Amino acid sequence: MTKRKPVAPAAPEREQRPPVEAIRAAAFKQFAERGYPVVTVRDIMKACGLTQGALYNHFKSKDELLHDIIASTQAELERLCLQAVAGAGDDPRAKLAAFVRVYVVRHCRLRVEALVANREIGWLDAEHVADIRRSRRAIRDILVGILARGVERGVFNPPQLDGRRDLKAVSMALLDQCTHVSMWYLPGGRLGEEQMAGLYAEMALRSVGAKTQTT
Amino acid sequence: MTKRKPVAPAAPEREQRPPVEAIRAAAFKQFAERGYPVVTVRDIMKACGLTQGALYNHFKSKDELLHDIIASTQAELERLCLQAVAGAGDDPRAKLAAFVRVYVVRHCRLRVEALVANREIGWLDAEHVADIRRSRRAIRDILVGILARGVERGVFNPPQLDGRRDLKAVSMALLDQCTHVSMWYLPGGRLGEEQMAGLYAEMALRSVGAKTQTT
DNA sequence: GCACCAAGTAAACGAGCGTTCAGGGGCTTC
DNA sequence: GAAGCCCCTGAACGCTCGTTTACTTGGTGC
Repeated sequence: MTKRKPVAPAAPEREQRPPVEAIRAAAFKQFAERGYPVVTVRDIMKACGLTQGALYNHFKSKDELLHDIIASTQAELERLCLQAVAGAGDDPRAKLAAFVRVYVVRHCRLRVEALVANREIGWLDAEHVADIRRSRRAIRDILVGILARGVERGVFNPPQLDGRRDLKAVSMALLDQCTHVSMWYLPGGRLGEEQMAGLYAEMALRSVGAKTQTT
Repeated sequence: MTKRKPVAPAAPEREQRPPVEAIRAAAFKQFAERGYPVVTVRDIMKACGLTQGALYNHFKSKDELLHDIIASTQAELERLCLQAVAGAGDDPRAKLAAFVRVYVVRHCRLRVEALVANREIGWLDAEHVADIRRSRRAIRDILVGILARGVERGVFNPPQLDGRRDLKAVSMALLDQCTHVSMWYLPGGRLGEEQMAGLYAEMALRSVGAKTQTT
């Protein structure tokens, strides 16, 4: 993981990981462990066996590298959520469960990536950050949509206060809960990813007052 | 917590905020807005109308300043939680509701402080961070205790998987949910602090399968 | 009046940052 | 074998950081 091939790769038959991918991976790991502002360009490149200057053959700046990493993670998450919901039939309860399961499994499995995407977003400049926030809102709105449909059909009964419901607040609460699994979940513990997903799906269904069904 | 009044307070009639408090407040604000590593000592001191060097009359280092801030916030939170639970009678449902209400109200009202305490902890060095983590575990264990008592008495029925319960995981899920209100709640919105607290308490009770009662 | 001392200033320190750039190897293409 | 292109190196740039230092100030106790 330190020095790789300082001068010449000598082009062996088996493909080495291209440098741009090595940089992405090294940056991911270090941002996750220590945080964007304290990880230096020198750190990242040393981990790839390159020198600092080489970064700028692949990325315009350190900021662009971070955005590249976060944006790809976020886009993949959005894609997975949409896919899970679309493939879960018509019942809002099934849709909600599928959404939560996918979301939690993803945040257990790709803890590092999730952690970076959620913690380091603040270091991006304005235009880069807007891009990410749009995707987050989109994911929240998927959830709001599911809840709204469930309320319409009478299978959900989320808490109301003063006779008013706030599906956005409920959605944010559920998402916060699921997102931050990545902050403390450790693989190999008592509960596996799938069990965590099951636990969270059950809690979500209960929270929104889902009428029991033969799931 | 550092130097207070070593010889004489000089006691003028109208109290000015002592500089050490002004520094704390300015640091709080700026850490919250921009994050510990990018806020400079110069920034903090300029906000107090002082020069950089003056910081070191009150704190040993920038790191110690952060720890001072986080530790006092965290200690106050722990105290509030204990007090809320102790004053909520004997029913685990009432205890859980009281805990969540206090926790959520606190995280709505002191968003800035909560945000710093939760986001910037990673910049502390090892011994400082251990101190904070102990307090967090203590808070989690209050919650675990409430749930355990509730299960014993048959008033809670948290989700189980493969016949096993994991009260720690459930507690972490509830805490994550409540903690991160501070990341998006804005005062003056549709829901006030008390209403948020009510919403979250209701969701928590539902999540753990509380038997309905005449609250 | 005078020594004392906390608390402030202003300048300087060395280190480390992100970024740039001239130079130079090893490909591929003629 | 010459040309052109990637991609790298290694030194340097200008800047800012946290911290230290020497010095000044103003209130207090004897």
